[in-house]
Amino acid sequence: MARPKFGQIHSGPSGAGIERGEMVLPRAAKTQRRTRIQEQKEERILEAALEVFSAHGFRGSTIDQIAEVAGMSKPNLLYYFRTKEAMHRALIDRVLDTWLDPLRELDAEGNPVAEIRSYIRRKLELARDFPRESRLFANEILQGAPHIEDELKGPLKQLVDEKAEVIRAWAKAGKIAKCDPYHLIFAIWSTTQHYADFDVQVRAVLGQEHAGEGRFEDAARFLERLFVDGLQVRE
Amino acid sequence: MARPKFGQIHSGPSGAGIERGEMVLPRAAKTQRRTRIQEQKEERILEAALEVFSAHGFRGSTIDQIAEVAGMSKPNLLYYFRTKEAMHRALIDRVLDTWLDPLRELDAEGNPVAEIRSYIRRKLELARDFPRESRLFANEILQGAPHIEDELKGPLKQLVDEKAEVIRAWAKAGKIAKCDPYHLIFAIWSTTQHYADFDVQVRAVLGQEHAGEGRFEDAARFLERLFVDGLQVRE
DNA sequence: TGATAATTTGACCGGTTGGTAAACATTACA
DNA sequence: TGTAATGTTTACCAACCGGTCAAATTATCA
Repeated sequence: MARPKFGQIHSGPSGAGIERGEMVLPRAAKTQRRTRIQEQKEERILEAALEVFSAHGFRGSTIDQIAEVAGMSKPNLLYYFRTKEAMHRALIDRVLDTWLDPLRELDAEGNPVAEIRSYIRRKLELARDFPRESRLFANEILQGAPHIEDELKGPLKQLVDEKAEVIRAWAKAGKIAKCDPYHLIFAIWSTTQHYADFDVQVRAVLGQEHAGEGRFEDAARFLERLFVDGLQVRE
Repeated sequence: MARPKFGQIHSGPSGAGIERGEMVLPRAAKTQRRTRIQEQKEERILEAALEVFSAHGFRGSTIDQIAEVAGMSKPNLLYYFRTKEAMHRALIDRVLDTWLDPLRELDAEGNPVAEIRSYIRRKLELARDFPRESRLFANEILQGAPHIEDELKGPLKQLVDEKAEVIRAWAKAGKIAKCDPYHLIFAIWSTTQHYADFDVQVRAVLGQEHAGEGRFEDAARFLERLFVDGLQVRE
């Protein structure tokens, strides 16, 4: 009994030596390393949480819903994540990185038009293959980003600043048309994510006949052409 | 006593002869026409509801919040709108029309490039001047449009189909580049609404120095150029 | 195997939320 | 002015929701 055990005793944010980073771990982890069962369960919970949060937003989701989707009892979820917010937080942290990967890959040394073209394609593939992740962010930002303000002003802004500089350099070198790089990035974000975030509207407008995945092909063709032609230098 | 009065008696959706259309009206409206006080109060409520719903989504909003913003008591709100959903519904119905106005104004007889250019500008002005309305829709659609599916598949699709045909005709006549008109419309929607719906992100990325309204000017310049150059016929 | 730690569950709790009941106040109008 | 219709408020309720507790069950390993 060198330490008091802190099994279920965590009623309050000041848990006597419990550090912020450990919060995600189950409370009774004396062994320090995560067992296989922990990883599996946390995985299942986060998968379920993604399903629910992305569809209803943070406040619109209940722990019971997540528990049902995960096939576990509510207290069992709360054994792995102490609060609803901890689940959401873990989800955002995990997703943010992969969500920004396409922008990271924008290569200053590559051919500018080809780089932008494949950036668009990668973003569109993300929207097609991971719409829930996209909607998770959209929900969050739409409601004022109450949980991720720091990430936006920190790492996100930093990355965008960096890549904006790359684009500005391309423009200055005459390789693409002069344009505001920030608004170019916004335009690529919005047009591509639109197909994930506003999927219901897109489907409704396109109608039954375009119910398949063909709309992503059409969108890719249209967007690549729009941005390439719109940015090409002429005269 | 020809009719039973139905003051507060509406516990249940089958209100003995109460028609769908009347639901929005206060329950005791025997006079059929709306008094000035009714109009004023409903106006105040909808204004408050817009403020709250657009910021937190439907499930994230509470009647108490709306009541506080409106400066009324909760039961008083429920005197004018029988349920939270009725408020939301009335709000959507009212906003949908004005939100689609810019697209309606797209004139088949006008100069194609000029028409598209001013469509973009009008949409951007809407995003700047009515961001709450934009976010209200965004919230709704993001969460699967549970309340407005019919409007999307009906009036909205109809309008878009009509205008898509106009754009297609322009392309066929060689006045603009050949492109998928539906995805063009999606692209204009998404890029412009982005500045309302993702305002927090835009501000975070642009940083303090662009805190003013100047970003809308920059966006207008960028988008007009992007679409005009991207759609111009060349060769 | 047996003891200890890790996991799971049913019952429960306090606060919130959508909505109601009924009394009270005000307005419109004959 | 009187009275019926309209508008407003206080008190309240049942369902829901995030989270806790204690007890039960299962995995781990000396």
